[in-house]
Amino acid sequence: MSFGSVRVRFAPSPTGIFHVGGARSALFNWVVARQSPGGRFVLRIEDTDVARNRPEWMEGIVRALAWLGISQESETFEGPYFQSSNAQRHGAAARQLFQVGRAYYCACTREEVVARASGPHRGYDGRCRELGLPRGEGRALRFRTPDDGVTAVADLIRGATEFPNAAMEDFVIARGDGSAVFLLANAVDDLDQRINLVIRGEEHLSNAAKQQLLWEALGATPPRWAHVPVIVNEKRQKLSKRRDRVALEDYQAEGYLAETMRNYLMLLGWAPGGDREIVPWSVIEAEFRLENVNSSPAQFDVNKLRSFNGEYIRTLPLAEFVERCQPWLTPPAAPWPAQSFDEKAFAALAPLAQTRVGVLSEITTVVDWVFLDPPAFDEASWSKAMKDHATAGDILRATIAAYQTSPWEAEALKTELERVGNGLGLKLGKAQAPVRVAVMSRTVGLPLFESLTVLGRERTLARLRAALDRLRLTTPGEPSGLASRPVGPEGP
RNA sequence: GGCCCCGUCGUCUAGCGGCCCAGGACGCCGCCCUCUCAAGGCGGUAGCGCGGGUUCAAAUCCCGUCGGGGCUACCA
Repeated sequence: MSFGSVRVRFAPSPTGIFHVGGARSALFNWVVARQSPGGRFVLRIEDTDVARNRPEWMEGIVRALAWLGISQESETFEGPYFQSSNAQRHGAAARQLFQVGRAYYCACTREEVVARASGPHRGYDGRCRELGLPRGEGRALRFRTPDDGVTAVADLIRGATEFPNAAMEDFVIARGDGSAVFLLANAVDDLDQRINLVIRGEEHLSNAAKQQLLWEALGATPPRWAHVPVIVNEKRQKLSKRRDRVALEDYQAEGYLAETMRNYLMLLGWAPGGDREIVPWSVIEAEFRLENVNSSPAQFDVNKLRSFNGEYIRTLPLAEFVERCQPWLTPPAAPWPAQSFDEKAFAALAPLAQTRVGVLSEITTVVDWVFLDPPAFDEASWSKAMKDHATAGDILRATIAAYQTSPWEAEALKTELERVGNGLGLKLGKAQAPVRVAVMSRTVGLPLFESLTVLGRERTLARLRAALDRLRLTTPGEPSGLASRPVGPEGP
């Protein structure tokens, strides 16, 4: 940075959710602030819209930032400030612009403006521009944009962009009640908070021209700008709260790691050198450059995010993996009662589970069979593994017999089942299926024999017997004769 | 409609005039490993929107075109 310490700001409006696009902007701002000696990341809550203003929403913003590693405890962090508390300054700026003739009062109603705005040119037509109207009830204050010339916005990411002043309508800077609108309030706050670099979404690019005019009219030197390309969905539209999954909180709740999120988000529009993607935050802080940020929109790809997350999960030391899984191991996230959770059993299973979850929330279905008695019933798995009733029954019967006396150790259990399979002319891959489903309820899951050692002999045998019973009940023509009544998921 | 931005594999990107008949990653496909599924290993698939220039040489520069997106509120 060529002059002094950089002061950037993150200025979200509280909406109840923390948008991933906002998260990326915050991260970009944060990195840039961290890179500058004495740099500051200013958090300003834009709470002037009374309709969207709830204390808990503001807390949500701070919490989400902290989760991403943007902590209030850091000396780089400044704030939060509240736009609403700076209302007097906004009003003063508006009056100043009026007094120096850069703004005028407009008596047109919104309906009138819209009615006249048809045709080749939209926006306000400037009707009240030369009327010299005094301040009055319900009169909006409009900024008098220059009639000619261009306003050049020097953007760190996309270079200079020139906006013809003639194409800029006289925009409203204060409402009929005297309160400032976003364009003015935002600029005044930035000016007051000595922001010298504005990093925000590309959707604000055209606002930058207007705000730059405002800064100049206020006698100040505009900040430098960096408009980050928008994040789009699979249809290449800007990610929206309404139609897309944008809440950072949702990703967090599903078990995406904060490390994953911030790494992935930084990669949307930027890449560290050397064909690297998954890199420690320290590398990002060292190498990130706004100048290298792509200027084209980036699509948010959950597939890739998930892949990254799996990689981050696998990198976790085992103890930390166990620790991080905790939120999903008790109700309400877990389908089993709190008291049936067994810490030791989970610890034994964790190393096997670690390579098998893409998001932490998946841990529940990976281990639920240990904590649920009887285990969940999965219709698709059952019909697939038990399709050949006779063979499945033979396998189960023989396995029960073998496991009653077999040493309860993975290798031995495997050898026994192999023997059972051999007796029936089946490879282990086939022979294990009915046993797996009987005990772990699904055709896919953790390695079977290690799992059995955790479950224990008695519970394993009980489940094998239960499966055998169910098999009889569902087999047409079997002596039990109950075949006409299918056994539902909650079966015996 | 006006103003503005953008355009390399399906996706995220590397590339900033010769190192590129374009590299990495996700996805997808195949093989290996294997008690299922993962993980891991190996291999493959696929791209410079189009048309003109400039240049000895263009994915890289210029123009046009087409396509996508953003803004165009007394919301922020």
